[in-house]
Amino acid sequence: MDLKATLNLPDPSFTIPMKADLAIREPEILAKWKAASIYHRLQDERRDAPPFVLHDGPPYTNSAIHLGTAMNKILKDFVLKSRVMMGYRVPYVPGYDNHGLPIEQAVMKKFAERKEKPELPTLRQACRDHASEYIKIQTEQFERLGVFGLWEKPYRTMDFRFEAAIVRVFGKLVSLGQVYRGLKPVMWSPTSRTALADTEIVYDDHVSKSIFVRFPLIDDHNGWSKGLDNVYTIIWTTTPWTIPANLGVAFHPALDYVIAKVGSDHYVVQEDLAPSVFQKLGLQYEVVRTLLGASFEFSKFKHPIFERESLGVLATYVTTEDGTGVVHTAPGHGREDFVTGAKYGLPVLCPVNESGYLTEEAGEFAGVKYTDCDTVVVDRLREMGALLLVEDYHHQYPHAERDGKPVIFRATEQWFVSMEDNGLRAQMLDQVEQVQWVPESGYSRIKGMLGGRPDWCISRQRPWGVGIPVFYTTKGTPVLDPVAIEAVATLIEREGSDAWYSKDPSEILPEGYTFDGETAFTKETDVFDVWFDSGSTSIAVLGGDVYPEWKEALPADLYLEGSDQHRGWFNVSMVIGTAVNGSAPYKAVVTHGFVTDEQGRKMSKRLGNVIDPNEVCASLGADVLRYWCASVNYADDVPCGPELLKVSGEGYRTLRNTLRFLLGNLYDFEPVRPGQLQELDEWIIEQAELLVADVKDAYEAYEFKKALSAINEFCIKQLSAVYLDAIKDRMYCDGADWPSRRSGQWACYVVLRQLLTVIAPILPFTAEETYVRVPGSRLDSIFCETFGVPSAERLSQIEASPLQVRYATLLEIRAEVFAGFEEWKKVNEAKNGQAVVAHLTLDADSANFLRTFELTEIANLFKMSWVEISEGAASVAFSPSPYLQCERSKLFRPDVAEVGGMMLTERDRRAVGL
RNA sequence: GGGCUUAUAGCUCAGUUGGUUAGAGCGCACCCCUGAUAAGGGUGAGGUCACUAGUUCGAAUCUAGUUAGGCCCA
Repeated sequence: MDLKATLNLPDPSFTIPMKADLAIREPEILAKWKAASIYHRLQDERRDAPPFVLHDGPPYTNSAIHLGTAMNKILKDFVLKSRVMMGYRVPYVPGYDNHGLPIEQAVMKKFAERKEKPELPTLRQACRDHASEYIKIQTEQFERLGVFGLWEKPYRTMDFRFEAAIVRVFGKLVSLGQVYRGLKPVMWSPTSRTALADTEIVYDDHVSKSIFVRFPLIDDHNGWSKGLDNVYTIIWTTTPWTIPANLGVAFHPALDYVIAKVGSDHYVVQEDLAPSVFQKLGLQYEVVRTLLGASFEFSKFKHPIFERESLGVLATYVTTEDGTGVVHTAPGHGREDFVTGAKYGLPVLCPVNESGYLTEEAGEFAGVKYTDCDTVVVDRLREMGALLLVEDYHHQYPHAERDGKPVIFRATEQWFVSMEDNGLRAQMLDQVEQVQWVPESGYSRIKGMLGGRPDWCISRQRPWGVGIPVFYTTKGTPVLDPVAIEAVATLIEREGSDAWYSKDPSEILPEGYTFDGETAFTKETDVFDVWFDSGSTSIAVLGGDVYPEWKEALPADLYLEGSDQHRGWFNVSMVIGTAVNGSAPYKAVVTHGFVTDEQGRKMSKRLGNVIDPNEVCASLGADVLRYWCASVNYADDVPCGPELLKVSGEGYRTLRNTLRFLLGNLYDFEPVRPGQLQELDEWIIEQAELLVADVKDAYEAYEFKKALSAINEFCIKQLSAVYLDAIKDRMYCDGADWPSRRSGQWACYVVLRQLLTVIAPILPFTAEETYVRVPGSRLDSIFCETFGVPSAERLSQIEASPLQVRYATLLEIRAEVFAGFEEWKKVNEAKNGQAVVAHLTLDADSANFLRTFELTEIANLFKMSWVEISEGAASVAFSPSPYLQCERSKLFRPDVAEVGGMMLTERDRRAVGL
C-alpha cells in the first residue's frame, strides 16, 4: 500500500504560491480591481453606512512621486481601507496642486533650452500641459501602490471649476471684510519692472558705496544718555538710496553697546565692533558707558537729512560681523526691516518707483535714479555733516537671473488676509483646541504657528496661477464688489483662469456695470499665492460646489500629511476654513515625519541614498513597500534603505507562508461549522478574535505599527509555533472527513478569514490574492468584508475563558520541556524529540491538570514520542523511546502494531481501513 | 540662533501614573525536521536605556544641561 497516498497533504496548486512574484501578480490584481470598479463598488456597498472622510492634501505636480509622497499615500490608504473594513462609507477624492512657481520654472527652462521667450498665454498653456502630464504620471504611480480612490475624477486646482471656486472663496473673504491691500517689500527688478521670486535671483560680485552715517539723539526714552551732550548713533549701509526711506535704527537686545566719547561728541556703537569702527573712521575714543542694546528701544533719533524721527527698535538679526551693530531700518526696502517695522508700527515707506527712480515721497531727491543716490544722497549727507565715511565695498549682491542686472528690495501693493479682523486669530486658536492632533506634539506646533503668523500676503507677481479677481477704477480704487468678483468666477468656471487675462474688463463685467460712478476699469495682474489654492480645498471639494459627487460634511474627519504642513496646508486650511465657515476644516490631524536613509540621513541625490518607490514596486512589490510603511514609527522620521526593505520582504514572506499553509489545508473543505470543535481549535479561534479586537483598536488609533506587530506575533507565536505545528498530524493523518479533521479545518478557515481582514489594509494585494481562493468566498473582494470584531459580551467571555488559562498553563509546561530537552540532547544520542519519551514529575495539582488532557494531545503538542506523568518534586527527564514507529504517521507511539505487514498506530489503521 | 521633535539589543519597535532580573519580532549562533521545504520547529547569546549632572529610598521613565539627527523658521 502506498501509505503516502492515503494522507491528506495540502494541495500546493490550491493555495497561493510560496513565491510571491508581486511585481507580476500585483498588476493583475490591479486590473481586476479596475475592471470591477472596486472604489465605486465599495461606495455602493456602504451607501447607507456612516461616513469617514479623509480629505486629501494635494501633492504638487511637477515630478514623479518620491518615497515621501508614496508613504503619505500609503498611510492614507491604511486609514481608508481599515475604515472600510470597520464598516464605514469611505469616500476618497485624491487631489493635485497645479499652480505655482516650480512648474513655471520647469516650463521656462524648457523654453530657454529652445531659446524661446513665450508670451503669457503660451506660457500658461505650457504650465497647464506640464501639470497635466504629471497628474497622469502620479495617478498611475499612486494607483500602483494599491490606493483606492476616485482616480478618474481627482480634484485639480487648475480645473476650471476649481479655479472658479478659489475666486469665490476670495469673494467670500472680501465680503467678510477679511481682505485688505497693503505694502510689502519684494525683490524687484528696476530694469524689467517686475517682481522676482527668490529662485530667479543669482548672487554676483558687486561694488557698492558703503557709508557710515550718524544719527543725532533726540530723546533717550529712559534716560540712558543722562549727563551727556551731542549723542549720536552710527549706522553702516551699502545702499545709500534707502536712506530717504529710513524710519528706524535697530539694536540687538542682548548685545552690549558702548557710548564712546570722541572730542565733544558721544557715539553709540556695539562694544565688540567699536575698535574697528573708530579705527576705520580715524577717531580716538574713550568708553564712558556700557549698555545693553535693549536700553535703546523707543529712543528717538533724527533722520540725517529730513526733519523726521528715526525710532530705536530691537531686532535679533543684528550681528557683530559687519558695520556698527546698529542697523539702518527702512521697512519699505527690506524683508527684515518690514517685519521689524510692522512690530513697531512704522509705516512702509517706499519712495522708489517701479523703474528705480525716487518719488515725491523722497522730497528733494524726487526724480533721482536709485543708482545715482550713491553720489546725490552721499553728497547731501556730507553737507549735513552726517557722513562719517564713504568707501567702495565689494560683496555678493542679488541680481536678476534673466538680465543679470542688480535688483532692489521695494515695497509694492499686495493683497493680505488679516489675522486680526473679525477676531480670526483668536477663533483659530480656539479651534485648535477642538481638533485631535496625532501625535500630540502637533498641537503645540500649530498653536505657535497660528499664534505668531503675520497677516497672510496672498498676492504673487507671477504668471502661473489664478488671477486675483480685482478691477481698479481709473482713480486706482480697487473694486471690492461681490457682483464683480462673481462675474469673474462665472467666466473662469466656463473658460478657465486664462480668460481673466485674455478678456477686457468690459467683456467680463455685466453690461453697464458701474462702480463708484465709473465705467472703465483695469485688472489686477497679481495671482494668488498657491497656498491660497490649497487652503481652499476643503470648501471647493467637500463643499460640493465644484462637483456634487465630492460633497461631504465639513469638517472632514481627518487630514494626514507630513509634519512640515503645520506651517503649510494645515495652517492655510485653518485660516480659510475658520474665516469662511467659522470652524476648523478637520476634526483630526495626523502627521508623519520624513524618510531618511538607514543611517538617519536625509535622502539626497548627492549621497546616492535615494529609494524610488516606483522601483520598489517594480522589483519587490507594493505590498513589501507597504509592509515597510507599517513597520516603522511614522510619527518620527522613518529610516528606509535596501537592508530595511529586505527585512520587510522577509517579514512579508513569513505572513504569506502562514496564509499559504492555512489555505493549503482547506482544499477539500466546505465551510460548514462542525457540531463539535476540538478544544485546541476553539482556543485558536478565541485567540484570533482577541487579535482582531486589538488590531481594530490599533487601526482606529492610527497605530499601524502596533497592528502589524500584533498580526506578526500572532502568526509566529500562536500559529506557526503552536497551533499549526500541533494540527499537522491531525490534518494529514486522520481520515479526511473525520470530525476531528473537520474541526481543525473549520478553525483554519475561521482564522484565515480573520487574518485576511486584518492584513488587508496593509497588504491589500496579498489579502485579495488569498481571499478569492478561500472556499465559500462569495463576495467580490476582501474589502467587501468587515473585521470580525467580537462583541463586548463575547470579548469578556473569551477573556474569562477557562480554555485560555488552560492552554496558557499547558504551554508554560511545554516551554520547560523544550528547554530541558535541549540540555538533555547535548549529552545523549537522540536528537529528535519524536523518538524520546518525556517523564514529567509534578506536584499533585499540576499532574492532575495534565491528566485532564489526552496523552496523545500532549505528546503531539510537546513533539515527543510519549509523555509520562508522575507526582513528586518537580523535574523533567527524558529517555529514548521504547516504542515502534508508525510507517504512516512517522510517530513512535505505544499503540503501534503490525497489521498487514505494516507498522501502524490504531488511528492510522482506522484511517486506512485496516 | 528660535519653535517643535527624536535618541532603549546588529535592525524595526514595546516599555502604562518612577518600583523585582528592561521586553517582542527580525537577524545572528547552535541544534532538529525534510509531509508548510528557496519553508517549518527548538534553545541560546546580544543592552552603561546617547552623554553629564541633579531630584528621589529607588530613574529608561522626572529636572537641567551637552552631543547627534529631523521638520519649520530666522
